[in-house]
Amino acid sequence: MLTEERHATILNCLKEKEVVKIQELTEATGASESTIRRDLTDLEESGLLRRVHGGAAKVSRKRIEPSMGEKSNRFSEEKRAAGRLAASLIEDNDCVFIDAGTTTLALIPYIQAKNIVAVTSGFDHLRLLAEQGIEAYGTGGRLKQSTEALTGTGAVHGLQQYWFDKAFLGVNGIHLKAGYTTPDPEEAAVKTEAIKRAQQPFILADASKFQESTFAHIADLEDAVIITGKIPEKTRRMFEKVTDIKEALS
Amino acid sequence: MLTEERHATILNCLKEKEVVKIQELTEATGASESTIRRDLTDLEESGLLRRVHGGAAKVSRKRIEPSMGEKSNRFSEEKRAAGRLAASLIEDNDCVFIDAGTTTLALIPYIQAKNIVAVTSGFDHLRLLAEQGIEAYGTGGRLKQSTEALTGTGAVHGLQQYWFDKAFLGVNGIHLKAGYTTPDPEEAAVKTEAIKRAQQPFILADASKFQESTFAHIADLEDAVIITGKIPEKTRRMFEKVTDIKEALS
DNA sequence: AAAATAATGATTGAAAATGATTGTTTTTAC
DNA sequence: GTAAAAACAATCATTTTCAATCATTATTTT
Repeated sequence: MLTEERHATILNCLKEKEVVKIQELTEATGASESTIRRDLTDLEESGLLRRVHGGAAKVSRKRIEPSMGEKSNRFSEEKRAAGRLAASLIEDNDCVFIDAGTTTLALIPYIQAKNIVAVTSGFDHLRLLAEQGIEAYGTGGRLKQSTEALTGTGAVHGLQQYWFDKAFLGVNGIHLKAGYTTPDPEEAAVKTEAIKRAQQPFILADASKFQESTFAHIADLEDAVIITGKIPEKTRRMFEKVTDIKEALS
Repeated sequence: MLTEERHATILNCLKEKEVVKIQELTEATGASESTIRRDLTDLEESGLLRRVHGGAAKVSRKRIEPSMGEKSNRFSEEKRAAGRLAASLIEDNDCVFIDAGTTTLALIPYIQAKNIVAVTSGFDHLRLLAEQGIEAYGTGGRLKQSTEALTGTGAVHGLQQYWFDKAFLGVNGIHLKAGYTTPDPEEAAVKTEAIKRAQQPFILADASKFQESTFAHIADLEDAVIITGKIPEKTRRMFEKVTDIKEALS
């Protein structure tokens, strides 16, 4: 049985059931456990399902289609863990903002909450959210090609139509003195506005961002809660004096 | 067995199955593995199948291409001609609005003018414009999945930040009494706003749209100039009493 | 018929996919 | 809480598939 066939079989199993065990899949496909595990990893990275202990689960209410590239290894383990933790914070009926960037993109497949509304400045994010059957709004603004983000006054202006329960943002630097920073002032303006308009702002970042400082200031450390993969004990102690840290993989 | 015969055989195999292994094809055709591989490469380049490790798979019909391939058959000759004519109207330093929909998508590749700014409510349009190095802005608003358009008050609100030299819109109906119409009221609102904010609004439509009338009113006939492929002499005479018509392929 | 071109099949080392095994992590049972 | 069991990611050797090359065989063209 070909890889593509197995992938199709797996996704078919998930069309009917909410979750499926690995053993069921090895029987359905005749492949070994290792192979099925690899398949699940691939499919998860493509955003087509969600891995759970013991097997895999549906990712969306609506469409399960190969609409994104077959194999994008965009998400590191750390980003996935942080994304998962972040997604678990979204509750039914929430209105959330999701920033552009791969870090926040990783959280979208894990969203389980029902009946939520999402606003995003990310181009890919917008499509991915809509494909999951989530009511998705774009901010508007100029499409910055390098980052695939909608930025500028157009995006800020678009944001001002909304109010959020939660906002999930990526940043480039988290610094004790400089606070949250990013190299692009236009993007910084969008992020700042989003934090302003959210009751609970969250910053998603990996360990490498701590004690880094880039050009444009977004907000002060205490203005948001940090969600991260795993960070050194020392870093954690240093920063948690100033703001909350939610550490996945700890 | 002739090359053409093999190609037909291979495509036939794929009509019944989702994927087919190379070994199956060597048996079905009597050709060597090398030959089959070459066939698959050819057929993939023609867009008739997709190669996968171990064989070939059907092309999913609803696949969205990130950028338009060299020779995509998505656009009819008529749409292309209309798109070309529309694109030729865009001048250097113009600020233009480009509506969502395949008709307007067809004009983007033909844009030659330098230093222009484009605002669009189309999801694919936004990416395509940016890929062409055109400064591209999205309107914002809810992503309507079926049409891949940004709609609703968010989009209208976004539009109100801009003023256009020219606007290019697609419609579903062009009717002497009903004017320009479309089935979706939310999209109609966006189109109406765009026409309001453009010095020169253009409607792109093929012959089938004339004397059709759908639910939601966008604007009156005289509010815009019609760009179309080729339409019957009689239709042309009927409508040019009310508004200008630019006919490509005439 | 001779030469030029195209199609084919075999061979090769490289790349990808696979299944077994390892030790670790998570869950479950107590 | 701990211990056993199940599930896991990581690694390895093996197998399969692959693209590139070459020599051979058809098919044109001259």
